Amino acid sequence: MARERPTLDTVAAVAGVSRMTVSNAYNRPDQLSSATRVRVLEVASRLGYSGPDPTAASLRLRRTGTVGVVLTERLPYAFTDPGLVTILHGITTELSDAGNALLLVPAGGAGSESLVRHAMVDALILCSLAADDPAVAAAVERQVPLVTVGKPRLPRVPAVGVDNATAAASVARYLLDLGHQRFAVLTTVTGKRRTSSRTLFHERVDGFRDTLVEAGTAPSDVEVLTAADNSRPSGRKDVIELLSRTRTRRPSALFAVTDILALGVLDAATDAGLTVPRDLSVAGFDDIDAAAASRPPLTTVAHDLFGQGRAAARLALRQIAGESVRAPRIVAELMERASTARAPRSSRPGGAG
Amino acid sequence: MARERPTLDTVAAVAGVSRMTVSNAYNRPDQLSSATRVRVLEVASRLGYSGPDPTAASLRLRRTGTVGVVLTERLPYAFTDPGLVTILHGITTELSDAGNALLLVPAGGAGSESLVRHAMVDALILCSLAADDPAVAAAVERQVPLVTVGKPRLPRVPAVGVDNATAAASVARYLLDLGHQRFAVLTTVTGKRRTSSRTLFHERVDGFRDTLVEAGTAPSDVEVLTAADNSRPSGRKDVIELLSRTRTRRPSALFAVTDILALGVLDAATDAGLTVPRDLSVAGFDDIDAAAASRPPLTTVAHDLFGQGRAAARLALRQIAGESVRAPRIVAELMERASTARAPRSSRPGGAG
DNA sequence: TTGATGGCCTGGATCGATACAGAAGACACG
DNA sequence: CGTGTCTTCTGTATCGATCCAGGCCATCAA
Repeated sequence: MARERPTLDTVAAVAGVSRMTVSNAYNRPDQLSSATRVRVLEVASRLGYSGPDPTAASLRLRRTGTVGVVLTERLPYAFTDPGLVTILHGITTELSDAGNALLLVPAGGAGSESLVRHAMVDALILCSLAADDPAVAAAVERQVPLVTVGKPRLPRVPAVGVDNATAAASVARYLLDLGHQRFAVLTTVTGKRRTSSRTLFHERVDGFRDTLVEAGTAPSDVEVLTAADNSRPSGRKDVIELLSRTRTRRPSALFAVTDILALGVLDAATDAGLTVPRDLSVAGFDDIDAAAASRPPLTTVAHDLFGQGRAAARLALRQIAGESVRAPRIVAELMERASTARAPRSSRPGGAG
Repeated sequence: MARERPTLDTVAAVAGVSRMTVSNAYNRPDQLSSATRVRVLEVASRLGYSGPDPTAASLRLRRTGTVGVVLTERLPYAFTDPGLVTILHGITTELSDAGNALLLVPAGGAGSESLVRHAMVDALILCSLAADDPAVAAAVERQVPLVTVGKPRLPRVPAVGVDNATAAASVARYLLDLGHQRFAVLTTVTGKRRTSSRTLFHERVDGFRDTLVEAGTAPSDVEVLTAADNSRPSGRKDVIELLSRTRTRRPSALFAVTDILALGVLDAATDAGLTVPRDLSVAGFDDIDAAAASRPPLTTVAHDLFGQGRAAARLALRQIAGESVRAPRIVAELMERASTARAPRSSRPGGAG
C-alpha cells in the first residue's frame, strides 16, 4: 500500500494546519509558535515528507540559487586543463561564499545547445567558447545575466580575461632581450569542429610572432608548430623533430601557448638529451601550479586564473542582484624562471655580450 | 514601456494558437504543421520570448536532468585535489554522454546542509564525506537516489571505492619484500571540524601499519606523521625533521596516504640532499597524473579514479531510470616505479640478500 | 468597555510549463 | 453518403511550492 509522495498539502491536512503553516515551519520558524512547528515537523517526518520541493520553490521564487558555467567543447575535457580547473576553483569559491551552487554545462557536444537552454540557472558564465559556438547563441537568447571568461567578447556582456596578444608580446620581447634569434611557437588545434574562429591561442601566437617580426626577425625564423591537443604528451610528441636537429638548424627559444604544452616540451628535451635552458629556452603561458614545480621551473605568463574565476562569479552575482557591473582589468605578468636563459653565443652575431 | 516577461500564454495569444501549440513548437516539432511552427517561433522571437522556462518544465516533468555531487569540506578545496578532480572528470564524462548536467554542491560550509536540501537534482553523489557530516543526513532525507564514492558507507546505498586497508597492506608487503625494516607513514588531518570520524586516510594508515606489525615489525618502527593538510608544501614541510636525521636513525621507507603528500616528500628529500630511492623509498596512493611524471616516478597505488567517477555517475543514472543497481568492484593495483628500491644493506641484519 | 496592537494562522491566487483526452477538419474507402 | 483514420490543434487539470491580504484572538492602554 504505497501511498504517494507527500506534499505540503498532505502534511498540512494530517497536522490540521494550513499548507502555509507547514511551509513556514521549514522556512520561517519565527512565523509560527514553536509548539506548532514541532508538531508539524513531527508529522512531516512520520509521513516521510522530506521538505519543500526545490524545483517548485524555485518556480515560485523565480530564482534558482545556481550559476551555470558553460565550458569549451565537451565538458570532460575541462578537467584535463589545469588552467580551466583553476578558473572553476575561483568561480566556486566566490559562489560558495554567496551560498550559490554551480552547474556545469557542457558545450560543443551533441545536445549542448539544448542543455544550455534547459539549465536551471540565474546566470551563465561562458568559459573560453568560440564566438560561433551554438551554445553562445543559446546563452544569449536565454536572456539571463551573462559573463564571459577569455572568449568570446559579446556586446553588453562583461568579459573577464587578459589581453593575450599583449602578454604574448611581452614574452617575445623578453626572449629578444636574451639575445635569441630563432624561435618556435607551439600551439594546438582548438576544437574538433571549428577551426575558423579566432581563439585566445591564436591571439597568443600572433602577439608573439608579430612582435618578433616588428623587431626585425625574419618570419622564417619563427616556426609555428601545432599539437594535436592541449596535453603534455602531445606537446612532447610534436617537438621531437625540432629537437632532433643540429644546434645550428634549430630555434634557441620556444614559446608554448599553454604550460601543459611547455611541460611536454621539457619532457621531449630530456628525451633528446638536451638541457633546458642551455640548449633551448622554453616559455609557457598560464602559470599553472605544475609550472613552478617542474625541472627546471618554467618561465611563463601568470594571469591569476583563480582571481579571474572569482571575478567572473562576482560579476554574475552582481548582475543577478540587479546591480550594474563593469569588468575588472586583469593583469598578466611574466614570471621569469629557470627554463629560459641568454642565447648561446654561437648563435648571436658579434659574439660579445 | 517595458512589457513584462512573455510566457507561453503571451506568445500563444499573439500567434492566435493555444499555449500547448507553442510548447509543441519548441519540444515536439512533429506534433504541428511546419507552417504553424514557423509562425509561432517568429512571433516568439518578435516578443522576445526565449523559450520554455526550465524550472517550470522541471516542476511539471518531475525531473531536472541534473545530478548533484556533494564534495568534502568547502567546495573550493575540491579543486586542489587532483584525485577528486579526476573523479569529477569521470562523473562528468558519463553524465555528459547521457545529456545530464552536473551540479556541484558544497558540503561542510555554513549553509551546506541547506544547499543539499535545496539542490534541484534527480540524484546525489556523495564524494568522500564523513559519516557524520550533516550534509549526509540531509542527502538521505531528500529521498533521492544516492551513490557514495569512497565514504561514507550507507545502508541500501551503492558505494564506489577501493578497499583502502587492503591496498595499503599491499604497499606494506611490497616494502617488506624489498627488505625495509623501519617505516614512516605520512597522513593528514581530514577536515577542520571533525577528526573523530574514521576516514579513508585512517583506513590506509591502519592497513599499512597492521600489516607491518603482523609481519613482525615493532610498532615503534612505524612512525606516523600528520601533515597540516593534503598539499604538496605540507608534505614537504612535515618530513624535514625526519630526513635531517642520520641514516641509522631514520626510516628507509615512507608511505604517504596521497600522492600529493608523497610528492612533497620528494621535494623535501631534494632539499635535504637525499636521493630517492637510494636513501629513502617513497610510495604514494592514488596514481594521479603527476605521479608518473615526477622525478623519480612515484611508486603508488592506482585505483582508476576516473573509472570510479564514471561508475558512480552510471549508478546514479540507473537509479533515476528506476533500475536496481549493484556497486561494481574496484580493483586497486600497486604501480611499481622508481621511487622505491631495496633497502640499503647496512640497515638489514645478516647482510646477504 | 473600547479601540489599538501584535502574534499566529488561513485561503485564494500565482509562478510557467506539460500531459492527456478529445474535437475539428481533410481525405480515402466501401 | 456514412464511417474510419490521420493530422492538427485545443482546453482543462496538474506539478508543489510561496506571496499577500486579511481574519481571529489575546493582551494592553485609555
